[in-house]
Amino acid sequence: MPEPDRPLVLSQTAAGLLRDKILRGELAPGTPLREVIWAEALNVSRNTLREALRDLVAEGLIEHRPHHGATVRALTSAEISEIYTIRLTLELRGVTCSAYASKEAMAELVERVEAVQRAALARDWKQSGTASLEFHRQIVSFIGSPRLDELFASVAAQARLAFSLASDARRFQEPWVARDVEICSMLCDGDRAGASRALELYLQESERVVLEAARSHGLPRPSRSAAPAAD
Amino acid sequence: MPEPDRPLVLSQTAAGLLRDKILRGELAPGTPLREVIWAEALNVSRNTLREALRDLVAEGLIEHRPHHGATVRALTSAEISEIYTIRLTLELRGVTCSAYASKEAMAELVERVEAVQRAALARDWKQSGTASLEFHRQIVSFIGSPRLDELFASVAAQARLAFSLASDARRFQEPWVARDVEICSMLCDGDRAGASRALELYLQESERVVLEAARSHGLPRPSRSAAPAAD
DNA sequence: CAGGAAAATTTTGTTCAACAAATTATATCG
DNA sequence: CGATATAATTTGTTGAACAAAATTTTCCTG
Repeated sequence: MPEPDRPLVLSQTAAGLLRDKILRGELAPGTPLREVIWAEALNVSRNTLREALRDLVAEGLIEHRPHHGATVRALTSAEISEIYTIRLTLELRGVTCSAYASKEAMAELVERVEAVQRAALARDWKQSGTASLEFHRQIVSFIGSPRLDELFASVAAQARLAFSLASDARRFQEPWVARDVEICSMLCDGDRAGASRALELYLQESERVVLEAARSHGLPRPSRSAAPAAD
Repeated sequence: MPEPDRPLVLSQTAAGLLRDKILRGELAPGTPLREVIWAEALNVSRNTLREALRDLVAEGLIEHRPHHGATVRALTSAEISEIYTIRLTLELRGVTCSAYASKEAMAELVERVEAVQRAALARDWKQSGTASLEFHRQIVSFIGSPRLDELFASVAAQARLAFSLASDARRFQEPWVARDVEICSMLCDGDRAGASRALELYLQESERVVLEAARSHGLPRPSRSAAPAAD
């Protein structure tokens, strides 16, 4: 018997393709997404593409100004700061709620921090960054709210968007591994106050680094029409 | 000179009309929103209505299952509980951040709790409920994140949706007034630990009451086609 | 009469062509 | 050169159309 939830809808498929391209960094922030061009590129009608764009706007990956069209979202430094404000809110609460976390959930947490270590050992910094986000995601999941989980996922996606390419550099990822491990062990020991402090410092420094990278990389690249590469 | 941001877009106007009807309780949870019917009722094309529906889905006011269409969102008790989980997360963090709130922001807080008292004195329980939510909204705003403000607004809208009509009863609103006042004065005194405790109890009890109301009122009313009243 | 297959109907998903309105680019004139 | 009128793009919206999926009705059979 097939899964109960499978009715693929074209507009969501199209949204998925666009989402991938954006998160993969193929579409620089600020790039305009012209309706006719992308409808053609994704092989859907303009109406369907517009519905896909609306979904991506809701996810915060693209912006939309009436009569100006959609553009890949370019985060201002204020918005980058907000990302860390949100992360702090969610993760601190997650730490508090870890008091009532199940055995399995805590095991999963350890699992994920080990994945971070493995990736770091292999010098795979891209993977290390992804794994680290998964670790923090697990902390948030202790709250037990799917909607907050989703918010974290969205915020994490935008964070990646902020330093799209430059994030696979070693100095961008290496310093955090040990701190993830430390936070994890504190949580396992039930030292939630210590974990909270460590987490707050962690996020403060991370914000500083990302803001710096964003500033040097320059925020508003003009970026012209951006023809979608043929598949 | 007119405002710089005014380009009203029809799909958003339509979404606004629908949103009002839903929050006003004119459309019971579970009511299906048939595309042709409502396109006609709101005087827009079906395509435009679909874009409006997509916005309301993103806001969490309606659900949408592929090939089944949109329905006014009917919250399960699990989802109602989640609303309070989210409120707790946001409001507790707001209390913490109140340490760095500006003089004006604190004055605004007092302003709003006074509005709650005024409405209660006037026995306007509907207004009292609205004002109370505005008070708690102000607490969340101490965090300083527009996106979290928006999340709270969305969650509050859904909470209202949960006990649409029955909420203007006296016993539904009266007990909370004094507690809002207490929390406010604690915050003004800088007693954030006390405010946190009070807030947690407040939300726990509120959740209990709303869950009870939802259970008695019955969750999934069938509710047939629901012809939109002529304007 | 129950039960269920088959057909008819409804409703959603998607496309296409068209056009008005707003924006952006271009050319024209002082 | 700068302001302005004109043309070219691009978005917003519509209406009709049709395929696919879901719902309802019909009808047959045990």
